[in-house]
Amino acid sequence: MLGEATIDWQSKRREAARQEILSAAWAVARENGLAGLTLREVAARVGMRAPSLYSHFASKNAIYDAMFEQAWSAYEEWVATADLPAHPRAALRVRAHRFFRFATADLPRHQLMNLRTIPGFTPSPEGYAPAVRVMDELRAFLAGMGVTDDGDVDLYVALVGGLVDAQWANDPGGTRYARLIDRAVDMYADAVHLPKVTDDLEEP
Amino acid sequence: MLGEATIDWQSKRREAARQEILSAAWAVARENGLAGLTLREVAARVGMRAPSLYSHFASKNAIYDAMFEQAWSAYEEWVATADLPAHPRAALRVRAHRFFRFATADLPRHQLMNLRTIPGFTPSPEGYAPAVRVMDELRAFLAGMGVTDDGDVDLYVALVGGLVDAQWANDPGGTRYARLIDRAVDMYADAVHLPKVTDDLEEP
DNA sequence: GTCTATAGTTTGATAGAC
DNA sequence: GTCTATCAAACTATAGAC
Repeated sequence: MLGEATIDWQSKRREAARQEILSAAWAVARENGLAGLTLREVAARVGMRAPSLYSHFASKNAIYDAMFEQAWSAYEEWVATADLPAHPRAALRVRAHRFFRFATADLPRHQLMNLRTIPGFTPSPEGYAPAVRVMDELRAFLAGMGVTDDGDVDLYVALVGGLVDAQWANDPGGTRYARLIDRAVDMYADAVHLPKVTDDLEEP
Repeated sequence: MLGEATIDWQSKRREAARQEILSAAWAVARENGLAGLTLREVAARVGMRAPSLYSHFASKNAIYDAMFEQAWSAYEEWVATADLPAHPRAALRVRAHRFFRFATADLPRHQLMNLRTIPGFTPSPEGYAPAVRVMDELRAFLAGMGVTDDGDVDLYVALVGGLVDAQWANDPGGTRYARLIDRAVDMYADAVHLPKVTDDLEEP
């Protein structure tokens, strides 16, 4: 009776191989650009030949897809591990900093997650799932502080995303736009009428 | 004595050929993506073979460079042709709409101008010149309405750019973020203390 | 200035032995 | 599951005839 155990062991090996390939793919993307990813290069880094990758991924785009899912899952986790201050404005600041830091830490990852850099690539529904979860969670988070209007949610997304893209475009590796996060969040908080930090949260 | 006239005629032909090639390059980029640009395809559209392009451009990146310059020059002109309302807030709105409309009209153009989509490509100083002029003009424009702080200028750039990128990422071809421009500009105007529209501009 | 010819790579993907 | 071998195609760029 070793059938089940063998299957389990095999599927673990398979999963480990997949992860190793994806890890190599990230490294290649970071060095040669997201569009500069090649199967040969990825395979070489895991001690394989290019055709062997097809035992683990159906195509090059399937690798992009897995990377997309991985990136959004990583962000989901990164957001979840933040412990947020009780005050809405302060919490919003922390979240904005979290997103900014994640999105400015890795250009190909940011391009894959948020920009349309690869001409043919569109994420599959499964690959897209974590991104949807993140957006749902953000909506719930903002609703928790009284921001329920869809336009207000979109405005927050655009505002923080704009800081990220401006950072990459005009000062990559610097802090020129990172320094504006608090100012931007406060501006937004005023616009959607979040209570000031000096206000008492318990009393109306 | 036909030397000068001949030279003039020849240089005009040359310039016309360059423009035709660039025009074809834009068409290819729009169809196959910015990174999907190929010399063969561009050449075919102007009735040439790929090697003939090297009589007009030194390399593929030289074509990207000319496109970059052309895009920013086109935006420079597009901004200049706007006639702006006298009131600062209204003028700022019009400018934001102008940028948004330009940047959401053509994805490869936007990617070339504002994102780092092509792994190896960096614009030359000459290609970059119109972009610098545009930023200088924006700074002067904002200074004219009392916004002189560098951070405030950067915040405006990030805010409007963020709406553009969110539009491309989450609702390409739609109006979901276009509808937020006025709200965003007003939010910004409040933050930098521009006078309200109802205020009298002549009196302090 | 445009052509043919071609060099010299590189690519994603498949077939079939082991 | 990984390999070798290979395909079919595409790429940028150069050389040299016309």
